[in-house]
Amino acid sequence: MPKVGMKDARRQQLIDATMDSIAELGMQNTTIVSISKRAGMSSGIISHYFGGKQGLIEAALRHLLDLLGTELRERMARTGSSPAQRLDCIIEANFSDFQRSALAAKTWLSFWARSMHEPGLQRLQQINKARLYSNLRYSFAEVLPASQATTAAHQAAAMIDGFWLRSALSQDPAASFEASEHFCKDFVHKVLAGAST
Amino acid sequence: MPKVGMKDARRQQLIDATMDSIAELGMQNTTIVSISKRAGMSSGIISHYFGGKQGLIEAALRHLLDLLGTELRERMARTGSSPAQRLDCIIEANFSDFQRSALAAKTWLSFWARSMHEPGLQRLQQINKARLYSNLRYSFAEVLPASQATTAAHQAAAMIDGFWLRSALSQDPAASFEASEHFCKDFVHKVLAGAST
DNA sequence: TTATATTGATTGAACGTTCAATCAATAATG
DNA sequence: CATTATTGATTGAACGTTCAATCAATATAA
Repeated sequence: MPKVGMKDARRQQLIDATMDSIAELGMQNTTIVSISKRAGMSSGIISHYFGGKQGLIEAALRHLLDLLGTELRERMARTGSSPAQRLDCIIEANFSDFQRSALAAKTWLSFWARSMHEPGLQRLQQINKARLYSNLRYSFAEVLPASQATTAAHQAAAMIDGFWLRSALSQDPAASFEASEHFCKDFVHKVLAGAST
Repeated sequence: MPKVGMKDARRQQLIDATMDSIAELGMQNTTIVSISKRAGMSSGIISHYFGGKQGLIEAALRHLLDLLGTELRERMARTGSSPAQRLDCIIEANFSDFQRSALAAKTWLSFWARSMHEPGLQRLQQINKARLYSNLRYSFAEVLPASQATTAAHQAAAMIDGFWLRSALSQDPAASFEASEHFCKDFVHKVLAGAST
């Protein structure tokens, strides 16, 4: 029999190559050839492992969401339990080195746009959107009354997404992400400070 | 001679048809046939008036930016001159009926994603991004010290874009836009209230 | 007014290109 | 040897662009 355990390795290589291609060429110009070439494999392999280009695209998004979720979980385990610490942690996870890489940023934005017209991707985005809000809401609610926590969580979630979008499109993404993280924390801290007055 | 004055009318019809098609099918599935069919014209007319599909896409984005700019200017002329009034006005313009329509929202997001890999579109987006920040910054600076005004303007701009993005992808865009406008104003008002303490 | 000439807006078929998917052939493994 | 993994040439559909032909609207002439 052929080498065993290749399946997962090949799938991961193809997913990485997909993000490389999207980051470099854009979703528009990413083809099964541009992906398979980057992965050092042939075009036919994509249908073999993912059933087709569409399946690979969805798997790549799922992988990005997994990374984001894992990043958050690991950081949360390492941080303190105060609302301020946990909120900082959520922000940091959303602006972590990986997330702020041009590769992830461009891939992410491409998925966002495409998810408008593809139910499979849309469902994944909705889950992620809800997760960010829910995490923020939980920590705010430990300090603020319910309605204020809801407002703050919505505002913080939108601010994170907005900064993220603006940074991804920025001329200097690295510097922009850096500043964004600071601005988001500033907002959260002011909201928490206002709670005790 | 052929009917005169058709040029501008036809161009506008094609731009409208382009946004219809992008809203319905997505940028991905928008073709010169899907556009020209919606405009009730033949496929060749696009090259005749815009030099090609790419030219039409850019013209459509320029049109969206014009509408947003005009909307803002007209509202500004009608509103008071206090910073609070002007900031509210900026928010309202960004969440106006036209902007919040599914058609504009989906078209806008498609342009955002595409602009990452097309310099022509990217330039237009940068100008628009800078305009929103600059308008916000100007009004905040009338009440806040420079560095605080800068922070508030960045935060407000990101919040507007973020809410806009989340609403466009929402299951119920109309309700989401409505709430977003409220949340943005709430943020701005709290920032201004904090200035007098 | 009537008839003819002129204009350029508009059409749609043809063309070359690109792409995702397929599959017969081959390589590699146990 | 038997089995599976992998290749890459091939296919057919879909796309944007082009352009000769058509047509309606106007200008001009008689």
